[in-house]
Amino acid sequence: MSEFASRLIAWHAENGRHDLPWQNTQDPYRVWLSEIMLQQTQVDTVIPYYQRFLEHFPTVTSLAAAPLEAVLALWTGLGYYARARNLHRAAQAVVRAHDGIFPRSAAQLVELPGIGRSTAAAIASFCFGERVAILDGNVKRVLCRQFGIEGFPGERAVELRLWALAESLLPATGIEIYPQAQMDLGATLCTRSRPRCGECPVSETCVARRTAREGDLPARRPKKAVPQRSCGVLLVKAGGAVLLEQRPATGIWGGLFSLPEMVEGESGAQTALRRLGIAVPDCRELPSLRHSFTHFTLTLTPWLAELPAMPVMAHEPVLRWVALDELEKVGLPAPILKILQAR
DNA sequence: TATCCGTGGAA
DNA sequence: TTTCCAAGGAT
Repeated sequence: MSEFASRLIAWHAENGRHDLPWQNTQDPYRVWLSEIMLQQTQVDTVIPYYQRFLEHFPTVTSLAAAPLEAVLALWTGLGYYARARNLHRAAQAVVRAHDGIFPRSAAQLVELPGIGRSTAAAIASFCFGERVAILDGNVKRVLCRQFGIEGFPGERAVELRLWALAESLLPATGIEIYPQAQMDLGATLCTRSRPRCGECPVSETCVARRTAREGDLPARRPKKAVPQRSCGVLLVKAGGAVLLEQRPATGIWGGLFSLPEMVEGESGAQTALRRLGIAVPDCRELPSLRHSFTHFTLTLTPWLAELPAMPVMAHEPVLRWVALDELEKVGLPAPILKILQAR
């Protein structure tokens, strides 16, 4: 076994995290759900979502039987909604193709939608003891520092090298613990800023530590300009309900309900109302809000139209009146929910 | 293969 | 306020 792996496993016994909600179980459903929610998402953010999701869908069978809408509703605010759509599809695949029993190998798990190489390895090693390597953000950071790997880990060549390195370090025994030990080291000691090298079990062999480059490894993502976009949205209210429009199944906020979009301005609002088949009342502009995505910044300007009564509308599958006290039943983008909760 | 896909925490 | 990016995967 590599000295690196054995030191991490020994360190983990006393210093690892042992009480996260998805730990102390080998139920592949729970481990899978946690791994999906934790993709690109911080632990503290995931915890309440994970617990609420399990209360609604305690088993893969119950998840598979649920409407996608209910799944997206529980994902509101968590982001990367393709994860929820893939989660739902994968649950149905497990029920249909595997009789509701999760496949036990990483090779089979990776065939399920939303499960990539690292997530498959995490489930297979945690739940079934398969000797396969994970490579998440924590592991990348730890390996880049420990072995002095240059280059941005998002680059293909660097990532391939990291996968090979991660596999070469796998222990012969303790595979159920080793992935967790790596992640715990990255999350609690070998952090992005101000790593606590004084407490690290592998600091003596760490290239970054020896060369005082803890702050330079792993290499930063190359900078890119963030485009600015702006968009007007209609806030049509009648009684205690608001008119929502379901977004296309793919793309940003795919499958979520949002406020109908419009070109900005007073006349744009009235054009949009006519498109929706609503007699045009007075509209008034509300304060804009800015929302930051990873790859662009969006300025949303809501326009409020209050109707005396809910109009009877032509059959429009993507339009829906939703009571303001029932918003939790549909999936909503975070900034849209913010607008709706403000009034 | 580079880009797309959310949100909020931390510094 | 701005910058960076976190238990990544799909296309």
